[in-house]
Amino acid sequence: MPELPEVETVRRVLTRELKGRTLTSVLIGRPTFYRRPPAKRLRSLVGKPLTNCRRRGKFLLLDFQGEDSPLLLHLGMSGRLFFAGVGENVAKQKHCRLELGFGKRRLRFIDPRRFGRVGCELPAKFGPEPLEGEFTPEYLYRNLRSRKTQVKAALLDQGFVAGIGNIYATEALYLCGIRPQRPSGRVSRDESRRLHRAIRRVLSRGIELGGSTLNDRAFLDPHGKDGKAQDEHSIYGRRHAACGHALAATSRPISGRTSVYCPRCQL
DNA sequence: TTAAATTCCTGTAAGC
DNA sequence: TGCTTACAGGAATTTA
Repeated sequence: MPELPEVETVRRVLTRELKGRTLTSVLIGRPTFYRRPPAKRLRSLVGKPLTNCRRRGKFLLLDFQGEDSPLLLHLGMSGRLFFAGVGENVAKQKHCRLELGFGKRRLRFIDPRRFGRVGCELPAKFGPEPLEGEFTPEYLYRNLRSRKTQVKAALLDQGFVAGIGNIYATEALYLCGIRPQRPSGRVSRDESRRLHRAIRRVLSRGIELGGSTLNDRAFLDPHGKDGKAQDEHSIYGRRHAACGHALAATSRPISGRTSVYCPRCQL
């Protein structure tokens, strides 16, 4: 599932391969996205150079010359961007929703589960980047205090902090010894500091390792390369946590996600 | 106003 | 072997 480290991995490849290149063609696949991509806007970008590729949370922002606002892409949960080989037929590509041509380079958006989006806008309430200065231990502490929800639900709320999904929330909570179902108001100042450090650690390590490629291989970079972050997961997708104890699952999902923890090490 | 539940979707895996 | 069912999850929308 693409979360911040996976999207950042994609962003880096796109920047390297496409920055400065001119968009030469747009093909919208069929069946299309659950939410229709803005065909008119996409076509209006043809002929314009891609000046920058940025990331905000789990969103990719493509800047084109002379455009006031970037084109936004969100990979949803099964979305992938990758480069098609020369001469590969787009019609034969399963689940291809969009193809952006940059001369001979063709970037395809493949999305079997159709949760991805193109040309959307950032949500009105959108939290700070967890790896940047605005996201401080104090910000984390104060906002956890003021909420009446479970700590993991807070971390998954993109309006609170941007870019964290189930994998990295699960990992960060394990590393700092907090149960996902703990009421967020009962996280102490000291624990907030530890949680803050754990979040930054799992996300930056995730980026260094090129993201997490799970068994379903839902995430691969645009060259089709696996990420390696899953090899260092302490708890997510494992039968036993790194501490050796058997995992427990919360009785109910949290924010719709299955939630596991170590009942011995997480309080 | 905030939080929880529901909805959108389909490939995969488990169970009979 | 072949069918059915449950499950995975990001975020918008709806309900409480």
